[in-house]
Amino acid sequence: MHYSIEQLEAFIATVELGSFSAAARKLGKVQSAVSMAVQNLEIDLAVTLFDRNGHTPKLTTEGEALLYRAYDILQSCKKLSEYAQILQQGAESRICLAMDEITPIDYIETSLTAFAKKYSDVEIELMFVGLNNAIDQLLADEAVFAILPFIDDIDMSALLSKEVGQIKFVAAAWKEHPLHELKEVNADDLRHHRQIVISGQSNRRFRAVERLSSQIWLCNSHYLMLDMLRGKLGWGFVPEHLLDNPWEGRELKAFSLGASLGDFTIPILLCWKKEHTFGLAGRYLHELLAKK
Amino acid sequence: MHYSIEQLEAFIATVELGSFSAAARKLGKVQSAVSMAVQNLEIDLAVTLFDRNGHTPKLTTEGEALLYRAYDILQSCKKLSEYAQILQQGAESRICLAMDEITPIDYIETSLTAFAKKYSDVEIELMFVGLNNAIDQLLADEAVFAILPFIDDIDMSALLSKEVGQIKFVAAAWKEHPLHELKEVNADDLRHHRQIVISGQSNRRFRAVERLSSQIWLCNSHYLMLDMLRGKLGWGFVPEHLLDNPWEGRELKAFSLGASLGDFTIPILLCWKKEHTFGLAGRYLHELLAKK
DNA sequence: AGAAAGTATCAAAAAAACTGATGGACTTTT
DNA sequence: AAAAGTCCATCAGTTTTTTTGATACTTTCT
Repeated sequence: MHYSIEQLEAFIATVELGSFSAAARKLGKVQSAVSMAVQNLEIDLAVTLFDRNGHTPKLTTEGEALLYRAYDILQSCKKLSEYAQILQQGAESRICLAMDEITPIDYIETSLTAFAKKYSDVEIELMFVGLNNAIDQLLADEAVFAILPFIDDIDMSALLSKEVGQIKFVAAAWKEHPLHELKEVNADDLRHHRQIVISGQSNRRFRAVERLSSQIWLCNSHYLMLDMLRGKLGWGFVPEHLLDNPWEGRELKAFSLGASLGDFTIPILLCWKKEHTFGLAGRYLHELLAKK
Repeated sequence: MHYSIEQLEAFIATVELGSFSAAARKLGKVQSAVSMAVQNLEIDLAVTLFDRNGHTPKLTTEGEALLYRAYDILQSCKKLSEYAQILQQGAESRICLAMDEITPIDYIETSLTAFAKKYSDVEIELMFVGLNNAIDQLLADEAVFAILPFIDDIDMSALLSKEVGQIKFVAAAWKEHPLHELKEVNADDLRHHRQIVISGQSNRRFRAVERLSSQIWLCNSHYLMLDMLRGKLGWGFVPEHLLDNPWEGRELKAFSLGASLGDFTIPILLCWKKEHTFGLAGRYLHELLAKK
């Protein structure tokens, strides 16, 4: 494999323009340079690319077969250069996002689509993590963005953040839960049925309002919690958007809460490290994510 | 875009082997040549590929991002050379097969699979054609192989052929056709119901036995014929393998013919032009197709 | 027939790549 | 701790490759 990219360029230009002379003009070279380049390519590939009997070179069937592959290589080379340029301009080659598993993917979908359009070469690594691990990922430099519901016991001293949405939590249980028979569910009603609560290390996750029942079971993941609710183990506050998921008929249903109680919402934050300096792509993605 | 394939090779070898010296040994060059090549590549891409502070060069994140693409290009270049070599050895770049629409695809499936393994770069063009067009394609050099049922009025003087299988024709009609009520269908029974017959230009397609009924409708394609049968327009001789195709419940069914009548079979021929000189790939495909 | 545009080829010039040597830095061995 | 072994960047000189510009010939168009 001795041939060069310039030889491939000469080959392609000749095919596209129909003559060595025209190709030479396009490439800013002399006719003989192009002619030679193609000849050398032919020697290297040991294939006759053009039939030179006529006035202008005519692509042989072998040449045609090789043309598309040569073209592909050239395109790849151009892409490599472009990508290098983007990197050189200060774009990162990969951006890691840590998302709390609770966050609806919708929050980033459109941002990522838009991002992919402009920086299709920059890799995106998406991590769904439980509890406040998203912040940990950020602090450990495993991710540069975190998207997670706001929890009051987070240490935000090293971070900056922006609210990008809200998650509405509703009290829900399996369809046949006795509380569903009530026209209106109040705090006292909830107190007498087992509640499933998310519990992190701190045990103070989310607002105090969350612990309502006198009988509490704990788990450490929202998805686990959903499973427990489906398993008819109790009721719990769950993100509203997770209720929609059909699950083989084992559907969950929100209670109609009384006025005194009501559902509650928690802000979703986009967080990043104060000290982190973003590249081009990072700034663009930041802009997209924060637009919400 | 000024960089060369050799520079990419130097880059990749350095990454793979961990040092410029080792890469140089592998590439059969001097250390400084590799070092320079990589430096020039870095200048060209305007990206620092290696961190040279340590004892051995360490790939930067930018370098890593570009590595895979560079590797891809190199692979493509190698494939180009290989393909060129195959062409140079006398393989054709594309092989066209004309198949009569009636031929079951099974007849060539395994051959093509085997062929693809050995000559994955050689394009296959498959043409399904009606009536005896397969031969026409062959004579017009639009195809180098034809696979078709034998018809006695074909002029085979310029062709060679080999029988590669048989097609069994059965008399069939839609499921509720009155003849299905008979325990045994005989020539006289068939005569009194409308028959659908394939008709080419010559009107003598297939054996004389085919025209049985006194009431004949003609069509020029087997698939059209199937549609007519499904449309309850008559009965006809159809290739057995086409009966299996389920068609939204509008299924066809073969008659149980009496002993005097019986189904008939027609050989399937692989044909090619006497004068055509095959390349490497063509000979191999010929071998595979004729093995049946 | 003549002008215009194309091609292959060649020697000379320019550019690029390679070589081999050198000094300095880091690792491993002694 | 010193010595030996690797590794790297750099550089001047050499080799190789590419480009150039000129030339002679062919085809196409008018």
